[in-house]
Amino acid sequence: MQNYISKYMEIIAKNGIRNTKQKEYILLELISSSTHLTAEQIHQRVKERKIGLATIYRNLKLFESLGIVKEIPSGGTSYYELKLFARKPLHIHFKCLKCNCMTDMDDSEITMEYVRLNQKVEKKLGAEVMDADITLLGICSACKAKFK
Amino acid sequence: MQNYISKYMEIIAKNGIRNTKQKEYILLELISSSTHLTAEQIHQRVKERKIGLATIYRNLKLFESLGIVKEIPSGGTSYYELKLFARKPLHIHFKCLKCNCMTDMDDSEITMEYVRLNQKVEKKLGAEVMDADITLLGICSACKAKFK
DNA sequence: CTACCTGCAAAACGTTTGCAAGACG
DNA sequence: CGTCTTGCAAACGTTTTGCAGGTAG
Repeated sequence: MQNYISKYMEIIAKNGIRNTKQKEYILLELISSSTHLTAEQIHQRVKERKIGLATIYRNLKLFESLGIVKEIPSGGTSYYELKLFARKPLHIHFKCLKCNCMTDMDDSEITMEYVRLNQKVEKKLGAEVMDADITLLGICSACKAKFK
Repeated sequence: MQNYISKYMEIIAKNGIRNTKQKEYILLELISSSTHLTAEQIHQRVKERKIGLATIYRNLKLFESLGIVKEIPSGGTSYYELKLFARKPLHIHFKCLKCNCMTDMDDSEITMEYVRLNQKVEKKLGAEVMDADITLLGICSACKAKFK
């Protein structure tokens, strides 16, 4: 965990960008969260440490330009997930229609199927496909239990 | 084409909602367009007939609740596509990073692969998966030619 | 007729930007 | 120290809402 942070900080330093505690706090929230977070959700979790929402947006955008973070737009807002050092370089997102939480679909068979799909598309269009946003919409297990 | 409009109007009437020329114009634009449209793009195409932007948003939301239209959020705005009577009930979107146009990926092999993916997920999670947003990002053929 | 629908303008929402003060290296 | 980064507030673009007038059934 602390290990990850130092790797991210190294990348940041290597690009001539200053390491600040604000950047560290944001990255820590993304590392420790089991779900993907919106800028507002990150703000809720760090605002007691007097960090402005604008700083969070600025750094998320910065992290994205460095390839550290990926933005996932969904339903009027964006969720952010770590891209570098993530176990799953390409994967499928699952968004709950009840609680709006955004998580990864963790299933090797499904990811395999997705990789096949991506290969087909890349073969078909050449190098033109740069990225993919795949989000499945439904009810998460926590909400399923809650509303039963 | 006129055939489609009457089918949509029938659904609208069946739900106790009034058929207006504003609703018809919006649906006609969605039917005749080769790409998926934003609310603003629809407004550009019908505003000479004195239709307010708010009416377009209101009706798109209404159409969505009736299952006629699907919203595809991408990059700060939303695109809308017809869902009912569409040739492709489940398909993949392609968004061009140069011109921001949003189209359907029209390839039976790829769609097949997607259906397989969906089946795997549904089998895994049961009936919890209600919908999927799949958008591939890249450069469309028109832009590819233009910038070469 | 009456309830629903519309246009307009104002408000709300998420995100970005300008600027002076602060902190990293 | 110089310059990059921050917090705050204002600005921005998209979407929603309140309200008075208009229109479908």
